[in-house]
Amino acid sequence: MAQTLVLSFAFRMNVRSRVMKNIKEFPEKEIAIYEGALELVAKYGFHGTSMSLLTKEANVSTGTVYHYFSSKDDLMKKMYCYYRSKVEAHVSSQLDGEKEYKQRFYSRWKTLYLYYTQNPRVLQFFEQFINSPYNQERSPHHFTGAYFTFLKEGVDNNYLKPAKPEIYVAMYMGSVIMASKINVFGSILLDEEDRELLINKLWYGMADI
Amino acid sequence: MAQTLVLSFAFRMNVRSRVMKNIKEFPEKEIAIYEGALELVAKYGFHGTSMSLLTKEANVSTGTVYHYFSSKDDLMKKMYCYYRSKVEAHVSSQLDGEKEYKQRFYSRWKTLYLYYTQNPRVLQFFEQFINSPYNQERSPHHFTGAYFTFLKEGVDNNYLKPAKPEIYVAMYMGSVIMASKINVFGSILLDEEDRELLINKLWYGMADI
Amino acid sequence: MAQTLVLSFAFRMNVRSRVMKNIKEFPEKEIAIYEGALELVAKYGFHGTSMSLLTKEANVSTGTVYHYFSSKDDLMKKMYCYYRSKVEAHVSSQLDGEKEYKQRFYSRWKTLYLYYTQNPRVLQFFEQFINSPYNQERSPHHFTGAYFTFLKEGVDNNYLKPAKPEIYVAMYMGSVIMASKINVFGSILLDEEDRELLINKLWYGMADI
Amino acid sequence: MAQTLVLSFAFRMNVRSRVMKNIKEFPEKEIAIYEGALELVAKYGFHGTSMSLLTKEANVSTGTVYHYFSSKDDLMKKMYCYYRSKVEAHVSSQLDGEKEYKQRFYSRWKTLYLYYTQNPRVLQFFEQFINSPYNQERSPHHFTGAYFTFLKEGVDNNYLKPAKPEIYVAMYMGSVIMASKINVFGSILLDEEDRELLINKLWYGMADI
DNA sequence: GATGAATGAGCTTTCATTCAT
DNA sequence: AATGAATGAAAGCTCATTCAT
Repeated sequence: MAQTLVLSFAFRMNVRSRVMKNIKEFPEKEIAIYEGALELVAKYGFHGTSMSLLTKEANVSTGTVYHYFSSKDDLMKKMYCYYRSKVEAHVSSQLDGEKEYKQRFYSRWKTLYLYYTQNPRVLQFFEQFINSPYNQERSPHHFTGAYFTFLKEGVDNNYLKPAKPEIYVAMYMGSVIMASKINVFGSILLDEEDRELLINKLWYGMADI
Repeated sequence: MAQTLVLSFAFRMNVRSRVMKNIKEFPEKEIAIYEGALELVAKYGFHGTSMSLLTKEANVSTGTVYHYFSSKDDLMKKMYCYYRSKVEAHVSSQLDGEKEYKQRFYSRWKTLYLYYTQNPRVLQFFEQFINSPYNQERSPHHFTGAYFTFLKEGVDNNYLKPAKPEIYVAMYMGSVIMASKINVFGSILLDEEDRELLINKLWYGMADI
Repeated sequence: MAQTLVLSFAFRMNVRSRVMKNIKEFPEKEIAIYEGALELVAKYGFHGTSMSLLTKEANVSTGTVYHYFSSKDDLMKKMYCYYRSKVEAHVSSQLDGEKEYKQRFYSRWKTLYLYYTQNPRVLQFFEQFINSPYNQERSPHHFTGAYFTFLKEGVDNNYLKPAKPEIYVAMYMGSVIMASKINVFGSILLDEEDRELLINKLWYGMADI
Repeated sequence: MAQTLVLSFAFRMNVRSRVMKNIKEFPEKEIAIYEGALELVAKYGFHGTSMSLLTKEANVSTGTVYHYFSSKDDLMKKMYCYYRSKVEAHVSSQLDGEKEYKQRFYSRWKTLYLYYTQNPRVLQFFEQFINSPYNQERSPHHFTGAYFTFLKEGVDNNYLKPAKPEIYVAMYMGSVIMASKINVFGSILLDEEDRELLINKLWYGMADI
C-alpha cells in the first residue's frame, strides 16, 4: 500500500515534469540511435556515418533502426528536430521569470553560446545539417523561428533601432555561432568577461539608446 | 624589332601580373573539374556528388579526374584551396589604393558579401567544406588569415576598442556569412542601404569613437 | 521416450564425429563461395576471378561475399585454409589402422597423388596460391607440417637413411606434385604400375635398407 | 689505328660470343622492362604488376612499353621466353666438355638448383607463370623440352632403369624445384654435401646400377 | 519489438591501352 | 623511338534497405 503510494507519486511527478518542460518521451533505443549518430556525424560527417557503423555505435540491430525510422533521411530529419527541441527547451528553461528585453538579449546569447561550447557535437551536427541537402526548408541557421521572433519583438517595441529584423539576425546569430565555432574548432575560449564585452558591442550597435 | 619589343613587353607584363597577383595557372581540365564539382556540391552536397556525375558535368573521363587528383578527398581539399585563393584574389583586387581603416572596414565586408551573394555556390561549398571532416585544419571560417590580421591591425592601432581580435572576428565574419546565407537560402536581399546600416552598427559597436 | 533416446544418441554421434574428425561446420553460402571460386581460379587464375564473376558462379550477391569475407584477399586466404584442411582430412582418413612405416610411405604418396589427379582444380588453386603474394607465410608446399613430420619420423626411427628431413621433403613432395601436374596439365596418367615404380625408386633411394 | 684495331677486335669478340652462346641481343629499354617486371612480379604477383607501376620501376613511358610489346599478355609471354633462354644458356654453358651421363645427371641438377637459389625472383616468376592462365602450352614445369630429352636419353641408353621418362621428370624436376623453393621461401639452404646426398639418392633410385 | 543475413545498385578507384605530340 | 595525358570499361567494395525468424 505504502509502495503503491510512492509509485503513484513518482508517476505523477514524472508526468508533471514532462508536461511542464513540454518534452516528448522517447523510447530508450531511439535515444541510443540519436546519441550514436551524433557521435558519428561529428567524427565522420554525414557521408561517413553509415548505417552499419551506427548499429555498432548505438548497439542496436539494423532492423531496429528501420523500426524507428523509415530511412536514413528520415532519421537525420528527426534527429535534427530532436536536438533542436532539446536546445530550445534548454534556452527556454534558462529564461524563467526574466522580464526586461535587454536582460533577455544578453541572456539568450550567452545561454546559446554556453550550450554549443559545452555540447560541441550538437553544434557540429547542426552546422552540417543546415548546409546539407537534408535541410529542405533551406533555413540558414538553427533557429528559424524563436530568435527571429525575439529580435523582431525588439524592433517592434523600439528596444532596437528601426531596421529589418534580418539585419539583427545576421549580427546576433552570426556572432553566437561564429564565436562558438571559434571555440569548438580553435580551442579559443571567450571567458565571461569577453562574452560580456561582445554582447555589449552588439547591444551598443543595435539598441535604441 | 619593334614587334619583338612589344612581344617582349607583353611577355614581361604577363609574367609580372601573374607574379603580382600570385595566381597559379591551372590546366584547362583541372578547372573544368573544379567548376563541375562546384555546381554539383551546391546542388547535391558532398555525398551526392558522385564521381560518375562529376565526369558527366565536367565532360572528362574518370581517368582524367584521377590523373589530376589522387582521390575524391584530395579533389575536395584542392578545390577548397582553389576557390579560397580566387575569393582572396578578388577581395584584394578591390582594395587597391584604399587607405583609411574605416573605409577598408566597410569595403571588405561589402566586397565579401557581394561576392558570396553573386556566387552563392562558392558560399555553399565553403560552408559544407568548413563543417565537414575534410576540413582538417579545423578552421572555423573561410578566411583564417586575412580577416583576422585585418581586425587585429584595427585593435593594435586603436581604430577598434581594445579587445581580443577573436571577438571582432566573431562579429564581423559571423555577420557577413550569416547575412549572405540569409540571402542565398532565404532569397531576402539586403539592399545597399541595409548593408550600410548593418556595417554602421558593427562599426558603432566595435570602433573606438 | 525411446524416440528421445534415439535423438539424443544421434545428437551425440553427430557432435562426436565432428569432434573426432575435427571438421568445422561451414555456412552453406560460405561453401558455395569456396566452390565457385575454386572453379574460377582454376579456369581464369586469380586475376581473372573477379567478384562479379564469382557472385554469378556461386549464386550469391556481392554483399553476401563481403558478409563472410572482409576482402578478396581474405577470401583467398580462408579458401586456402578450407581446402588444405579438406585434403588433410582426406589423407588422414585413408591412413586408419595402417601401422608399418614403409606402407604408410607408399600409401601417403598415392593418396595425395590420387586426390590431386581426381581434384585437379584443388591442385591448380594450391599451386597458384603458394606462388602468389597471398601466401604470406611463404610456405613452399602444401603440407609443411604433416608430411615434414612424417618424413622426420622416418629419419628419427631409422626407417630412412640419416639426412636432413628437408632433403626428403624435396624428393617426396616434389615428385608427388610434379607427377600430379604432369597428369593434370599433360593428360599423361601414370597408371597403378607406374606409380608403384616411382615410389619404389623413392623408397630405394631414401630407405635404410 | 691501334685504337681501331682494339675496337674492331672487341666488336668481333662480341659478335662471336653472341653467336657462340646463341644469345639474341635485346634493346636496352626492352631489357629494362624485363628486369623491372621481374622485380615487381616477385614482389606483387602478376595481378599486382600494373603497367603504371612497371613504367616507374623500369623508368620508361607507357608508350615505350607498347612500342616493344603489343599487350601485357605479350610482355609476359616474351618475358618468360627471355628468362628461360637465359637459364638455358646458363645451364648449357656449365656443361661444356662433360661427357659421362652420370656426371651430367649430377651437374644439371646442381646447376639449376644454384641458379634458382641465386636468382630467386626468376624462380618465383617461373612458378607464377607456369601456374597461371598465361601458360597456354600447359607445361607443368619450366623446361618442357631440354630436361625431358636428357632423361629420355638416359632411359634409351640404359643409363637409367627402364620406365616412362615422365616418372623421372617427376622425380628429377620435382626435387630440384621443391628444393629451390624450400631455400627461397624457407631460407633453408642445402649445402654442397646435402645437395650431393640428394642427387645420390635420386641416382641410386633411378640409375641402372 | 528486435535481430542480422542477404541483397544489389551504385560507389570510388584502377588499369590496360590509345594517340597526338 | 619516346612521351605521358587521356580514356572508359571493369574492378573491388560499400551501404541503405528488406525480410524471414
